[in-house]
Amino acid sequence: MKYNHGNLKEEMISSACIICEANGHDNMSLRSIAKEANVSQTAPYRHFETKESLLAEVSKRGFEELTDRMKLAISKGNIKSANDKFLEMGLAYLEFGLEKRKTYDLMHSPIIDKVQFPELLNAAQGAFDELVQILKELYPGISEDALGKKCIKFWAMMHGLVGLLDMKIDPDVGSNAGDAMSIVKEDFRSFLVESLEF
Amino acid sequence: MKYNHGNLKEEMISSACIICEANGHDNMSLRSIAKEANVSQTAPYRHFETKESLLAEVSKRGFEELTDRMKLAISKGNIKSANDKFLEMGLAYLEFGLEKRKTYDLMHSPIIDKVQFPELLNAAQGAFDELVQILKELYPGISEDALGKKCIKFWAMMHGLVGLLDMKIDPDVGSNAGDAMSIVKEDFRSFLVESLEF
DNA sequence: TAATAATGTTAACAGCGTAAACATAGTATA
DNA sequence: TATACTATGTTTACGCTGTTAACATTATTA
Repeated sequence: MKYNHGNLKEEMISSACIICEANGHDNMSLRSIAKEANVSQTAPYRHFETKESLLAEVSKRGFEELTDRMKLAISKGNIKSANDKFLEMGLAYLEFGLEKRKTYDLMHSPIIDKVQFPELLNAAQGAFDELVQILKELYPGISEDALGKKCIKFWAMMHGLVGLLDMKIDPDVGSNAGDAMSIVKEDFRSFLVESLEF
Repeated sequence: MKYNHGNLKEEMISSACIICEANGHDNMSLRSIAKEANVSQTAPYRHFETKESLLAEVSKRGFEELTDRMKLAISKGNIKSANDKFLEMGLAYLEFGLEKRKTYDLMHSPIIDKVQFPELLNAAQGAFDELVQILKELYPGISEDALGKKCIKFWAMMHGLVGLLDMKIDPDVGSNAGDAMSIVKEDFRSFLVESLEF
């Protein structure tokens, strides 16, 4: 067995991404990841100052994937109108949040102070910028104040939806209450269209 | 020093509430709270099966306070119209989320499985029910499906806003970008009114 | 080739959640 | 009132955690 792993940093990060999504970031230990990489339990400290900085890398990759997904969603050949792009982007965001739920949680967890990790901050900003661009297309000539508000509104709605959609609280709105959550899930597009008129 | 504390359960919970809001739920240890209560580190286990069940109590009190605040907000003497109630409730929700940010985080943290704590689930449902009631007033005669959607929409917006408002990502929407976040903060009421037309 | 930097190991520390065995106090029953 | 039982506390111990310090090896550079 060779003394130098050779690719430990990358292997730590990619393992962490997998374990984080599988077990959640608070059921993930540096030691176990190091063990899995056939390396001593303190070796990671040559590449990461703290556990938090490894988690920051995982979070960063999450934002990068989110950005990629949104970019991909609006670059499909059959998507033309700004309105369609907007819908596809919203759908991509929601799908990412639901498919990679535990990673999504990490990305929004207060245990990582984004200000301390400029690259992470940058990646998060990158995702937001995609949203800004699409809303600019959707509302050409809109004032910057109004645009900013629309961005916040849309992002808040998406972020809130991800949070709500796997909650255990039913919107029990009456005796014949339907499951409004599943309605949203099943026809997100129409929901989002309505949201534009909310 | 007497052998029996006499009020340990309550003291554990109220201490936990304070420490959780001060340090965040992941910088809170059972042992330290027990020590502070002048009790051995395993004494809490006579009252809580696990640390998670103590956190569930903290979370539950959070939802109770949120519900109380929303109820209070709409029962002010000068509030009359359903629309005003709606605005006041939204504001109350937002204020709670921002003032008790770390508790709010716990309340929405995946580390507590609400299904395992029926009373917590109930408290969370109680907060949601307040929202349902006010939207019923606001949209009399609305279908249940539509009401459910509106509930989700509004709640998602509120939840998303709390999440975004203390993020470090600027909605940098142009060269003369203003801070859209602070705009929302400063005039939440008008923002919410606009949201109804989003 | 020699010095230095990068990357690994081993040993150790304090803190954590939690379980088991035991001790004491308060309450209900005979 | 004496006795059993239950509730609530303590002590001790286990294995896990993040992290530091001191040391070892390999790679790079002067």
